[in-house]
Amino acid sequence: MNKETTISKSAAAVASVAPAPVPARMAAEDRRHQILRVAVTLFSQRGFGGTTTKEIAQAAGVSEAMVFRHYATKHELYSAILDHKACSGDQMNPEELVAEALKQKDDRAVFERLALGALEHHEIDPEFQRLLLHSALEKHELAEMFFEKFLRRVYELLGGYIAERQRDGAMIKIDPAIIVRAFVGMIIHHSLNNNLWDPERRLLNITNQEAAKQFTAILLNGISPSSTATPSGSSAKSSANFSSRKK
Amino acid sequence: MNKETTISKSAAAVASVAPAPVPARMAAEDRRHQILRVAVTLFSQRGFGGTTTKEIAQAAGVSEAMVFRHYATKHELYSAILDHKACSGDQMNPEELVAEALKQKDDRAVFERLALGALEHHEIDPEFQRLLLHSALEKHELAEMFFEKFLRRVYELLGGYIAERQRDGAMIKIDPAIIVRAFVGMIIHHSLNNNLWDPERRLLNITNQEAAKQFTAILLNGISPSSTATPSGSSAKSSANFSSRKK
DNA sequence: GCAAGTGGTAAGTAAGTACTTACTTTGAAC
DNA sequence: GTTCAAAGTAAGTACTTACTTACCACTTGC
Repeated sequence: MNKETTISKSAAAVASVAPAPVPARMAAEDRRHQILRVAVTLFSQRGFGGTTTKEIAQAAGVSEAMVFRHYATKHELYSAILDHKACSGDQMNPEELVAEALKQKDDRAVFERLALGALEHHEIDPEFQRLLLHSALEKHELAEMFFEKFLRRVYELLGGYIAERQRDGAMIKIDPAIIVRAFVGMIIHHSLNNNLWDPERRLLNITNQEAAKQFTAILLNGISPSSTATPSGSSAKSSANFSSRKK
Repeated sequence: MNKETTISKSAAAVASVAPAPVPARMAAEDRRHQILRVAVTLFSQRGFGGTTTKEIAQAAGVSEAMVFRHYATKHELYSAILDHKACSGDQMNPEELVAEALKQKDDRAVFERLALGALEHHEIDPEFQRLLLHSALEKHELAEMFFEKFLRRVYELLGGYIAERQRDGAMIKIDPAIIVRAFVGMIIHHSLNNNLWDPERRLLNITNQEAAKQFTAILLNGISPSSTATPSGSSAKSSANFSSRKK
C-alpha cells in the first residue's frame, strides 16, 4: 500500500545542508507553544477581531486544523495567550524588585528601580503593552486581572511606602494615591510614547536609565517637604545630577 | 416587465396611531450625520474589526445599503469619523486655552489650565480617547495625525515656555521635553485610568480640579530651582498651596 | 509485519462579511 | 395629476470566517 521504507533509514544523512525546508514534525507541546508565540505577535499587532485563524496557521507554518487541534476555539487561544503573558515568569515583580530599597528607606532607589524595571520590561516586550491595551478596549477579563494583580498591588506597595515616609516627615502629605498616579503616569506614558505614538523618538529620545532618573528626581523633588538639603544620609550620593547646577 | 401597481395606493392608510414607528425619512445630510454618530459609538466600543456594517445600519435604523450610499466603504466611514473627531470644533485648543497665562508667566495657571482642559475633554468625550487608542494600535493615519497636530504642538508650546522659564531661572535646567512628558503622562494616564481601567475610581477618586491642581503642584515643585526661596520675583504667589504645611 | 498512537493535512461547511443590484416609496415642483 | 430625483429597501453576490471531517504518513513497541 505504501512505498518502500528503504529511504527512511538514510533520513539522518539527509539533513546536511538545509534543515529548514523540511516540514519539521514537532512534539505536540512544542507546536502548541509555537502557535501561541506567533499568535501573540499577530494579536498584539492587529487585535483579536483583526487577526484570522488562517493567518495564525500560516505564520506557524501549519494548517488551520492544527491550530484548532491545540486550541478548541480562537477565544481559547486568545485567553491562553493572555494567561501566559500575565502569569509567566518574565513578568516583573514589583515587591522583590524594591524590597531592599524599601527597608533602607532609600526613596530614590525605590522609585528609580521601579521605573527602570517597568521601562525595561516594556522595551523588551512591547507586545505585552499592546495586548493589554487591546484587551482593555475590548473589555476582556485580562484587563480586570491586570488591574487586580498588578496595578492595585503597585498602588498598595508604593502608596503604603509613601504614607510611611509622610509619617516620617520625609514627604509632604498629599493623598499617596495621587502621588502614585503621577509617577506611574510618567512611566506608562513614556513607554506608550515609545511603543505606540513615537517609536522614532522624535519628541524625546533618552535612555531608560535617564528617564527613570529624571522622572524620579522630578517626583521626589515635587513631594519633598522643603527640597534643599537631603536630611538623612542614605540617598546623598547620586542626587547631584541636576541639583548641582543651581546657580 | 413589472407587476401591477394597484396595491401600492393603500399603503398610506396604514400609519394611523404611532408617528415613531414610521421609518422617518430623513434629509441626506441628516442621515449621513446620524449614521456617523452611531458608528462613532460602535467603533469606539468594539474597534474597526469588531464592528460590522450590519450593526451600524441596524443601530441607525436603516438598511445596510443606506450606509454604503453615504460612505462608499467601511474604511471611508471610519476615516470620516476620525476626521470629524480630530477636526471638529469640540476639540480642545491648547494655545488659546493658556494664551494669557503664558503672557503673564503664571506657571501654575499654564499647567493647571492645560491639565484641566484635557481632563474635562476626556471626561465629556471618552469615545475620543478610545477611538484614538484603537486607531493607534491599528496604525491608522489618525494616530499620526493626532501626533502631528496635537502632541507635537503641546510639546512645542509647553516645552518652549519651560525653556523660557529656565532662562529666567525659574525652573531647573532639565530637557524641557522630559518635563512635558512627565506632566502629560500624569494627565493622560489619569484619564486613561478613569476611562479604561478603573471607571469605578477604586484606586483614586478625585475631581478634575483636584487632579489638575495636585499634578501641577507636584510638577512645579519638582522642577523649581530650590523650592524654598524662589529667586526671581514673578512666580512667588502660587506655590503656596502645600509647601505651607511643611513640618 | 502490523496495530495503535501521534503529528499533520486537504477539503470541506455553515454562517458571516463587505458591498451591489434592482426595485419601491416619497415629496415637491411643474 | 404627472414627473422625477432623492430616500429607502429586500434580496442578492462573491468571498471570508471560524471551525470540522475524514483521511494520510510516520514512528514505536510488540
